[in-house]
Amino acid sequence: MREFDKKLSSDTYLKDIFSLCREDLLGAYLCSNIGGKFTAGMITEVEAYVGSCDKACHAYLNKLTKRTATMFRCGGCAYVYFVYGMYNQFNVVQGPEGTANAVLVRSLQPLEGLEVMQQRRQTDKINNLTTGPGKLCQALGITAKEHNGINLDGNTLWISPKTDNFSIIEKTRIGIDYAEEYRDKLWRFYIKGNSFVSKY
DNA sequence: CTGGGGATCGAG
DNA sequence: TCGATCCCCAGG
Repeated sequence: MREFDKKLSSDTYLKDIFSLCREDLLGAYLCSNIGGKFTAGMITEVEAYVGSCDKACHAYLNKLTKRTATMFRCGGCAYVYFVYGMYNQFNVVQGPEGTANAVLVRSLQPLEGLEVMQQRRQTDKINNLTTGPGKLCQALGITAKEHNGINLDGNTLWISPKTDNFSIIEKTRIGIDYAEEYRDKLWRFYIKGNSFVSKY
């Protein structure tokens, strides 16, 4: 079993959001210790959301609401929210306190705790466990109610640095057709050639 | 492709 | 208060 004890340092989350996506989050290992079960997967796909200008971001124009408040916190905590009546979405908060940026984790390659993931997801298909933002939250046991705002340097939910080398593809983000000119930004990053990506 | 499902937030 | 909308998923 690979070591997942090492965590990204807290200042990593203060790097600019695109460097954070490309250099630190892609290929890193998202780990959870929830409900007494350890699960982990390699991050294969992320999207950047920028509160100050980005029409696809909940916190567009730095709009502070009850929901977006988490994004304004200091980088290094989790922004988890509930959507579509049944799914959760896990984001990594980036930047200093007062800015509202987040990186949505869209897909993982499952590595540890496969049986737990299969049980939580009610499927035995490995490539259907964590290939989507709603799916990976379910597989890792992440919920908005319990995990929104928790710090990623704790022992519940954390990110362990990458160990592999790979090429990165940059594409438009998914599901944001309403975002006008920000629809065309290449703010979605995924690992080239990895089959555990939500959508090519 | 279709439509379920519940929180959100701004309009009224 | 109400209801259009939403960074999705399972099923057919």
